[in-house]
Amino acid sequence: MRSKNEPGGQKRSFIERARRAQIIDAAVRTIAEVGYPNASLARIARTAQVSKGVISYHFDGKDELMDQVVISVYTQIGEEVAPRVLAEQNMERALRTHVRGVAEYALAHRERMTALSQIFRHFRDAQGAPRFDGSQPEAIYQPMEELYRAGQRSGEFRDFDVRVMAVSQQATIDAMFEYWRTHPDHDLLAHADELGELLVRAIRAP
Amino acid sequence: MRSKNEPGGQKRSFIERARRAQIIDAAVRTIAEVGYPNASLARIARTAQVSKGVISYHFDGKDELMDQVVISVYTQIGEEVAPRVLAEQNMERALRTHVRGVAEYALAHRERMTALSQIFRHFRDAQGAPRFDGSQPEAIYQPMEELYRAGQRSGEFRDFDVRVMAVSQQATIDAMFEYWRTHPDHDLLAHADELGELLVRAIRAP
DNA sequence: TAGGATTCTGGCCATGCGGTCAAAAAACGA
DNA sequence: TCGTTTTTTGACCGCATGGCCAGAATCCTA
Repeated sequence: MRSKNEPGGQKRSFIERARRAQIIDAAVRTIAEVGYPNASLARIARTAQVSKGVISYHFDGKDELMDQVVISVYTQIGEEVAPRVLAEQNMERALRTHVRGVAEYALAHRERMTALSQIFRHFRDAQGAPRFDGSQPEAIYQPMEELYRAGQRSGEFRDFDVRVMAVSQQATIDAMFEYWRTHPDHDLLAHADELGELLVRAIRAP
Repeated sequence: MRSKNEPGGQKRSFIERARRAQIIDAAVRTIAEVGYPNASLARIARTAQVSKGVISYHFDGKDELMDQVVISVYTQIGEEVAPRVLAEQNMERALRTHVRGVAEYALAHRERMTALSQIFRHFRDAQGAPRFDGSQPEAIYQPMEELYRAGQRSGEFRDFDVRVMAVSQQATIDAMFEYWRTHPDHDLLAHADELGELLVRAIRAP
């Protein structure tokens, strides 16, 4: 049982890394299919075609598995979208590209985005505080706030409260995916472009 | 056991209406305190200082209880906020007043707003579809879309997609309360005013 | 190939859930 | 007052959950 994520990180065996990846993938597909509240360990294990104990063996518990799912998907989104955002010449285009980029990612990896969205919405600690939402504000809002501030410095954006804007933007993007999930025929890219327009107008100078 | 909400609505006895109100209130307080996922019938019953069977006796089940909580809070919000919104002379002010109004309601009835917000976020049917979110779009988005269209007709608002805007506005308001719930020292009214500014700028002409 | 380390299985545990029920209690009406 | 109806209780049901573990299977290396 080497799966403790302790600082003294032992390297994982090949088979262990493969199993973890397989289980994470099964978790993604299960959550996307039946929703977070119905995605029990037993159901995830069945999707992965392994015994339930395997999950407990490779992960510290359901919480760590969910953490890994989020990290996995979030990292992939960052790798696909961040370069495009950074390549833009001005902050307004960067903002639009960000929204457009995550929507395109969602179209290409529907299950992964659905799972991420579900975990964000439902995964709470025992006290009911969200595990990934605003509770560690820095982690999730800081990149966006950096972008806003850059735009404010350059004069492209007016002087607005970056925290309120970051919370709002995150919420509108989440809502876009939730709406898309419950209305699969909804035109996601059109929604994304329209949302980009809304967001830009909300904050651009003057 | 007269609590069936059948069309042939028998009138409820005084004591039954009182008990239902008491239980709804206990549900509100329990959800606000421990979050929707931890608000079991047993816990709500303990809060109400009645036996668990009483809830089953007066309500068809947990779902009906949640429905009643939503109806109760939602109705009250409507009564307090709608008149103020309708009294405004133009659509831009109406929009700001709406956001400001619900924030003021939340400050005055923190537990009720928290409970409503929690139910919106977590209450799903067995298929994972939200019970109050966008699934019955008309119910929740239509009033807002009406307001948008009125503003578009009057020329105050530009030509934007009212559905995208309605989904986004609802999401930003929910996020405001969720952020406030996890950051109790957050200045809710300032957030509301700032959000009003964002929303107005997003859609006003040209 | 032998033997230790790693991985997997399948059943088991305690817990909590929503819901039900017979019987007790309370309220009501004649 | 007494019989009926309404309401409440507390135990109980079946089920699902996350987690645990002894033993079996497999893998790896000496």
